[in-house]
Amino acid sequence: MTEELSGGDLHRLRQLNALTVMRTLRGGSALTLTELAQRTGLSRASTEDVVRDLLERGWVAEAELKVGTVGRPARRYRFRADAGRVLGVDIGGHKVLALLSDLDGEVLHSERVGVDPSMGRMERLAAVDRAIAGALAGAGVSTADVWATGVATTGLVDGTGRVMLSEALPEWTGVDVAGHVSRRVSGPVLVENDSKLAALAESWRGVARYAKDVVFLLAGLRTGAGLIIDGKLHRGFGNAAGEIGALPQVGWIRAQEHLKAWTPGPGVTNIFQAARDGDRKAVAAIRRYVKDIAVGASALVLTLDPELVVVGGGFSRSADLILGTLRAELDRRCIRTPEVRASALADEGVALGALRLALDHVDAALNRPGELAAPSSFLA
Amino acid sequence: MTEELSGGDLHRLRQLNALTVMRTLRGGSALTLTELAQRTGLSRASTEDVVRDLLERGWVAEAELKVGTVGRPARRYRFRADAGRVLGVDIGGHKVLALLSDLDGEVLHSERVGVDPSMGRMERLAAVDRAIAGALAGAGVSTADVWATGVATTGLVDGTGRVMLSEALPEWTGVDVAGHVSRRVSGPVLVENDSKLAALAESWRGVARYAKDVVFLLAGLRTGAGLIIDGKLHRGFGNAAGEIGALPQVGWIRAQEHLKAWTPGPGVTNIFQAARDGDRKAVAAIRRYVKDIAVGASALVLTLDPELVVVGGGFSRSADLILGTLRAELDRRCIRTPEVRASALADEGVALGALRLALDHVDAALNRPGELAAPSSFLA
DNA sequence: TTAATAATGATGGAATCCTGAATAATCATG
DNA sequence: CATGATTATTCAGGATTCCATCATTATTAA
Repeated sequence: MTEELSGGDLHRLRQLNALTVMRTLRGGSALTLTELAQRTGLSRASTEDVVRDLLERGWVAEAELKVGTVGRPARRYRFRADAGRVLGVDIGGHKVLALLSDLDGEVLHSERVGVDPSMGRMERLAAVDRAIAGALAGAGVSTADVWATGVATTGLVDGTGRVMLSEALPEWTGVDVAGHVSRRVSGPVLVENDSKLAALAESWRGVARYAKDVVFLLAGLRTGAGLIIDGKLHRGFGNAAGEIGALPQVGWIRAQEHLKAWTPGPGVTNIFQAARDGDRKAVAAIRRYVKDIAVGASALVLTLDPELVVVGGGFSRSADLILGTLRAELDRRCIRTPEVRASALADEGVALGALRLALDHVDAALNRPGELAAPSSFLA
Repeated sequence: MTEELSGGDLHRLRQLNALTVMRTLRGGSALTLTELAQRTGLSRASTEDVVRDLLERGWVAEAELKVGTVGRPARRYRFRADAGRVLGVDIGGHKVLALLSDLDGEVLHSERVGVDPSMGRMERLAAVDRAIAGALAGAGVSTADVWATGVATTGLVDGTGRVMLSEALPEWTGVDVAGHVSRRVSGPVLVENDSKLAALAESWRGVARYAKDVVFLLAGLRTGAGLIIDGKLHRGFGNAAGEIGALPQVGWIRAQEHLKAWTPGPGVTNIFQAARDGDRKAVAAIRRYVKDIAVGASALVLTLDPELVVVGGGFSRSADLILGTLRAELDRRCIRTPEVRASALADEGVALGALRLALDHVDAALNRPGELAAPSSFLA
C-alpha cells in the first residue's frame, strides 16, 4: 500500500478519492453515505458523487435498507466482494488444499485431497487438478469467475513460477507449477514458497496481525521460515530470503533426526502424545529438536530484531511442548527476545497465505492509478 | 517517502503537486518552467502557479538566466538548499568527525578531532563539542541555522538517543548523547548506531545506490552490520537489527584475535601491509579473520537474500585482501551468493550516514501533509 | 395528524487544472 | 538597424471537482 504520492490533475484526485472510498468499504460491512463521508474525510456531496461512479462501474452495490431507526432510512453501500473469486492452493507433502474465496477473502469452499511424499510429479499434479476442480464445483463457480490464483509449494520458486529446488520432494524440482495451474484457471497464477505464504497468512489473519516485523517458523516434517518486514512479505533478491536452514552450523536438517530416533512404545505412534504421557525419552528428543531449530531462529531474530516469532506448521498443534524450550533458547542467545507465539491457523495457514497472495494481486490492480475501470477488466 | 495515498480536497491536490515539484527540483540543478512541467506531468500554467507559491514561501529561488540559447530566455528555478543547514556527527573510537552540509547534502565543511578508545566519557563529549563548534565555525554558520543533527555512535541506541550498551567503549554505556548534543545545536537531534548509518550512507552515496536490499559489514577494530531492506534502513523492533555478532557460534568477537595474534616484524606495523609484502603469517591471520566474519555474514545473507554485500569500516581500505576470501566463504555457505563490493566512502561513511539521517528528518517534514508551510517553520 | 429526525437532492461559490491565444524577449540574418 | 524565427510568459475562458447550505423527502414517535 506504499505508493509514491504524486498528485496530478483533477481526474487523478477523483481517482484517489474513489480509492479511499473503496478501501473504506473493503472488508467492512455496508455503510451509509454519511458514515462513508465521515471515515474518508470527504464531504457528503462528494462522497455521493464518487459512490455513484463506483456503482455505475460495478465496484459497489446497494445493500438492503436498515429499518427501525428514526428519520429517513439511509441507503447503504457495500463492496461487491461477490464480483469475482480468487483461489488459494497449498501443494504439500501430505495434502493438497484449495480454498476458494470472494474478493473479501471470505472462504466459500475448501477442498482437500490427500497425497503422499513418495508420489511422482504427475500424480501430485493430478491431485492439484482434483483439488482445484473440487473447490470450484463446491462453490458452484466456473473457472472464468476466478480473477487470480495463488499457489504455495515447497522449495525455492523462481520468478516464472517454476520450482527451482525442492529438498523435501526431489521429484518436484523443475516442475512448472504456474504453467500447469494456468491451464486450469483463468486469470494470473502466482506461485510462492509455502513458508513465506504461511508467514503472510499470519500477518493477515493470524496472531501476527498487529506486528510490523515478524519471523515465522514452519515447524513440521520440514523446517522453514518466512519473514514479514515492515508489514510486507520479504522475498529477497533471488527469492531465497529466510533459507537459513541451508547453513550447516544451523542444523535444521539434522533437527528432524532427533524426532525420528525416538522409537514409539506400544500403542503410541505420536512422539508429542508420548511426551505428554510422561515418556522421558520423547521429552528429551523434542527438547533436542527444538534446541537445533533455535539456532537458526536465533540467527533470524538477531538479524531482524522482530517484534514477534510465530511457530506454525504441523508441530504447532504441540506448541505446549515446543514454545517453552524455544523461548529459553532464544533468551539465551539473543540481545532482545521477541514475543513467541503459536499459530492458530491450524493446517490451513499456507493455503490462506496463497489466497492472500492472489488477493494482493487483485488489490494492486485496484490501486493502480488509471485503473479501477471496471471489475470485468480482469477478464480481459 | 512512502505515504498512503489518500486523496482529499483541492487544497490537498495542490499540496501534492507542490511536493512533486519540490522533489523534482531537489538535488538536481535549476530547471525552467517548461522542463519542470514536462517532468512533473503538470501543465505549464499549473506548474507556474505552484512555483509562484513555493517562491513566496521561500522554498525555491530563482537561478540566473542561461544565455546563449535561441528564443526568449527562460527563468530558472532551484531548490533553496541554502535555506538551512544540517549536521552529521560520527563519534568513533579514534576520531570524532562532524560534517556540515546544506539541505541538498552538499558538505560545506568537515571537522575532525582525534580521540582515543581509552578516553573517559567527559573527554569524549568535549571532543564532540569541539568538532561541532569547528564545523559550524568553519562554514561560518551559527547554531540557529542548523535544522537537524544526526549523530552516529557505537553501541545500541535507545529511542531517546541514549547509549544502552557499548562493548567497545565501556565508559560510553549510558551516555545521553542526544541530550548532550541538543544543548549545542538548535533543532532536533537524532542518534543512531554507526553500522546502521554507514549502511544508510552506502545506499545514499555509496556503491549500494541502486540496490534495494543490502547487507553492510563494518569491518574494523570492531565488527558490525547494518541492513537496508526495500530501500530503507531496517532498525528492528528494539533497534537491535543486525546484531548477529552476539551469537557465540558466529564468532565476530574472536575474529579480531586472529589479527592481534600476529606480531609485527621490524619496521612493519600494519598487518595488511605485511600481507601485501608477502608475510605468510599475516596472510593466514587475515584469512582466518575473514573466515570468522563470514560466518555471521552468511547468516545475514541467508536470512535476507540481499542483492549486494558492502564491506566498509577501517579495513575496507584493504579490500583487496578481504573480498576474495569473503566471496569464497559466502559462496560455500549460501544458496545464492550476492555481489560483494568494498565501500568507496573512505572513513567518512559513518558521518555521511549521520548527515543523511538528519536530512531524512527534514525531508519527512517537507512531505508531511499540511506542512510545507515555510522553511522557517523549522526554527519554531 | 403532527413533530422530530435524518437522508437525499439541488444550487451556488471557490479552488484548481487545462487549453489556447496574445504578448514579450532574445538571437540570427539581411 | 529592422525583421523574422524561436521560445517564454501572461492572460482569458472553460471544465472538473470539491464544499457549504438549504429545501425536500421519507420514516418513526407521540
